[in-house]
Amino acid sequence: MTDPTPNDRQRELIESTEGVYLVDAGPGTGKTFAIARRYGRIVDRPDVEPEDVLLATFTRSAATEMKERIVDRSAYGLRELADAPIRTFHSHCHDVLREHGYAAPTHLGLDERITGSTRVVDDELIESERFREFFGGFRDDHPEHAEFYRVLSEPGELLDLIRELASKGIVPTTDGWYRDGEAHLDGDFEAFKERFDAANRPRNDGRKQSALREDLSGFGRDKAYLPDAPSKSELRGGRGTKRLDDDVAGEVFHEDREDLKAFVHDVYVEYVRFALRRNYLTFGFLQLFAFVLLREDPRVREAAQFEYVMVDEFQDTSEIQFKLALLLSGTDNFCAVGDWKQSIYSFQYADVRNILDFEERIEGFAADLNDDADRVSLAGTDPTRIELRENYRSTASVIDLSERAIATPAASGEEVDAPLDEVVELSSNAAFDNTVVEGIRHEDEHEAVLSKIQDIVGDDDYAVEGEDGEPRPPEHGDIAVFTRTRDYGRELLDVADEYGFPMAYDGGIELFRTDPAKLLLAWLRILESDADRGWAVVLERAGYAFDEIARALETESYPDDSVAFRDALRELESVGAVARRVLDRYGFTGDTADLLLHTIQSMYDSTTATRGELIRFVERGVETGTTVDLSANAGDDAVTVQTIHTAKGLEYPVVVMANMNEGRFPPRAGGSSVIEYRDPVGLRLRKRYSEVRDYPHVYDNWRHDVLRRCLPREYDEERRLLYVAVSRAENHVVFAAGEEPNAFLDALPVATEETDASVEPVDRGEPADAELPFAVTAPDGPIGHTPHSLMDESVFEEAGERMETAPESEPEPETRGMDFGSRVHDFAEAYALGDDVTPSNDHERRIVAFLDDLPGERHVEEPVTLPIDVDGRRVTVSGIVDLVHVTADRVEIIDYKTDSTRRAQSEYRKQLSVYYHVLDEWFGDKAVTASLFYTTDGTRKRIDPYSIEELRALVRETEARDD
DNA sequence: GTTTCGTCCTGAAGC
DNA sequence: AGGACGAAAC
Repeated sequence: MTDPTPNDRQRELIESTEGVYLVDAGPGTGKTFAIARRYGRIVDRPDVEPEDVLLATFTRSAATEMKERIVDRSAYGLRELADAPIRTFHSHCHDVLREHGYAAPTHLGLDERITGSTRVVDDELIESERFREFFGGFRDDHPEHAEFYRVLSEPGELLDLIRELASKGIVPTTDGWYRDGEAHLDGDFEAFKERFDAANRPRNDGRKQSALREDLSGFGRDKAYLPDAPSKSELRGGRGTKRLDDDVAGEVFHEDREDLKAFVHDVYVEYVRFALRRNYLTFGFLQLFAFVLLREDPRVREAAQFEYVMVDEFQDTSEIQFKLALLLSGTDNFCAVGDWKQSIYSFQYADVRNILDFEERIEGFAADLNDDADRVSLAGTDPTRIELRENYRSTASVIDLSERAIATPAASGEEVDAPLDEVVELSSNAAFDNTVVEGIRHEDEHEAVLSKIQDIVGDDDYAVEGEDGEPRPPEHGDIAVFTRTRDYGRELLDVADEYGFPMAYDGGIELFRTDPAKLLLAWLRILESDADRGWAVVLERAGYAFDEIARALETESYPDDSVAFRDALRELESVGAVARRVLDRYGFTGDTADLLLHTIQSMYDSTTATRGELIRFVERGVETGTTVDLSANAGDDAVTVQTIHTAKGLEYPVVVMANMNEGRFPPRAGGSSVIEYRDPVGLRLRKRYSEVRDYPHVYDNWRHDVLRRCLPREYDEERRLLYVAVSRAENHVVFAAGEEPNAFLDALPVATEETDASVEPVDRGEPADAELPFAVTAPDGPIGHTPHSLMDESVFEEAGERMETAPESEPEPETRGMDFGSRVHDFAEAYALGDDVTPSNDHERRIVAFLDDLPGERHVEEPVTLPIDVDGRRVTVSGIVDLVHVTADRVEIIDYKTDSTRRAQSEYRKQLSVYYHVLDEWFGDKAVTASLFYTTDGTRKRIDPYSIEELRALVRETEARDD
């Protein structure tokens, strides 16, 4: 694809080896080629060796590819480059620590050491488990932070926060914060004030209220604030007011956060200590210690610095990685190559500002690093920008489409401004431009996609570039389907499988959570011990209803043919053979089944695992959602399905961008944790714990509700994701949507048409035997069939509890811990329902006292009206209902919110509330969703639109329809 | 035209 | 839970 003779811009990059460069390398511009040539040019000099040049990448595969390309372009062979520092940031940090890191923790005041036996935990789920364990102990040792434990819903939130702080170089020491870390936690009022003012400017020449005031129109709705909060009208002023008071900025920003900082500090530093004592480091800590070490120890820094530093995919760097790269530069020969438009890894803490504000940041960071010593020699250098402008991949039409994509509003009314003048226009080098860009829409989206692909294959209107540069009709292998989510890809694959359609998934899949894996595990358990957890799954798969399964398990009487199958399996020698037979039985063919077989077999072959060990191996895979790489076989003529993230860096003649549906591109959540760090407001707490009249409460933090609305919340990353997807295409782009196309698709210059969804079944010679292995009897009971797979641990256990008697409420310690909300809820609900529950601790006695104290009836006698939604088998009751009990023949409203809470926000503060969490409880096959909200305020008013009688009728109707 | 109210909707990607 | 959007109220 790439011409071996560099174009002018590439040559500029290749030849400019001295000084600071920022290279804007858009898609298809031959970036890897140019970097490889540049590297070759540097190391081919007699006085420079590969160990003098750091080339940092983000993935191991990128590093490997880079090495291979360099071998093609330099005098060095692969063997000579084996140990060359062409590697990921993480592995380089690991190297630095291995060599010099022994005493790195002392710079934070820690006595622990990093030793040769310190391991890197590279599995995030294992890290979560360890953190959970750590936090349990921490909580016991630090009762002084109780107010924070009570508002956290789970420890994972804290781990996320720690990771985020680490990615920004905010590090605790034993007695405070490293360097200027605390200033970051406090935030920057001036910077915040600017954002506040921008958001608070009235629009339309003062005729229209500010965006901030409008955003706050729902202030306090469905929330409870502490009494110091202003009322909605105090905050916003009366009707006709155009903006908030200027004082509000200071009021919301300045808040006593000493306790919060102390809490986060203690958790953070103790967790670092815990990891070191357990002799492990996480990805985040690897970078953190390398950063501190390089900054503090001049001797190490000198030894570790390079003459030349190049960073690939610079748009994916985090703040600490930028700083690490600077610390590793012994000279000012620094080259960052990237494309801001392809920054789609913010969840890995990539900070797109590293590349957008490169000049400011490099200056600022270098000055920071040099605050009290000469550490990096990049300060004061003026970076040169190089823009690669020739695209060797796509037609002009595709390039044009991608540039429109990066400027397309993701929601109606969204204004795209940010850095669009930074888009470097690319020119196309394609041999011809016959590009088709179209949108298809059909409610059976999966079928529509497959059907469209069948039309495209072999059609000259969709010609692609052949080996000889001449147009030829497309084949399956020329086409890729991109999705945002793995789930969608799996669904599409399943549908493709039904039709025998040649389609292959590329990327990580949660192998052990697929149906084939679950069924295999079930049969292994049956073989091992006739386990209920095995039979339950097998019977459910066979179509038995929940209550029938319960009966079968109880009496241990199973369908004859299943018993026969089990006995046949028992005869088999190897686990591989068992797996094969099980997969055959259910007609599982194709890649997923193959991968499972392969994974099982290689595990069983390479070790001397027993069947029991294999079971635990698979169980662990289910629990942790272990992903296994499934790669599309390049030899097959099949359509590739992958997520946009895995597609980054690849190219295809025809790209189908699937799942362009409403709601698929939500704006980045404005922080969903209770404790969060945001620029420029620092560390913040969203909910706080307090007691009112001795009753436990969790309150929302009103300041936070205002603050967060001043911070940017844009669809930028989603737009970039779309850009990445479109720019993979060489010739044609097809967008596909189901019922309702999303705003992106609406706004793009793409004609979207209703298409048909008739897929031609493909006969591939091996018809899948999809018939059930034995007769299924319809369940006669109206309830009892759960749509969840019983494989789900929690569902299974819950089912067990339902089948037998309810578990005794076990005594628990006083209000403490993460599950506060749900425990309140569970107990309160049971008590309110009149179940025979006895309070077993102070906490529960409080709840009882509280409920007994409620004025009025707990069971509502008068007709109540409420909004409900009956959608298929699911009955959702929401809104004002707090607690309902739905059974097959009746619905009881136990308690409900008052209308006044919506209108009179100030009432909230007078109400005593045990308030929290969503109730999502299964009653037979009906899910009832409601939030729990008790009030001591006696006012209860009616709300439309359905009466309880109508609700009952609807429930009966749904049941009749289901039967 | 601007503001407020009411209802609907959905929940992520992978080093 | 909280954003988006359309309808109703000002």
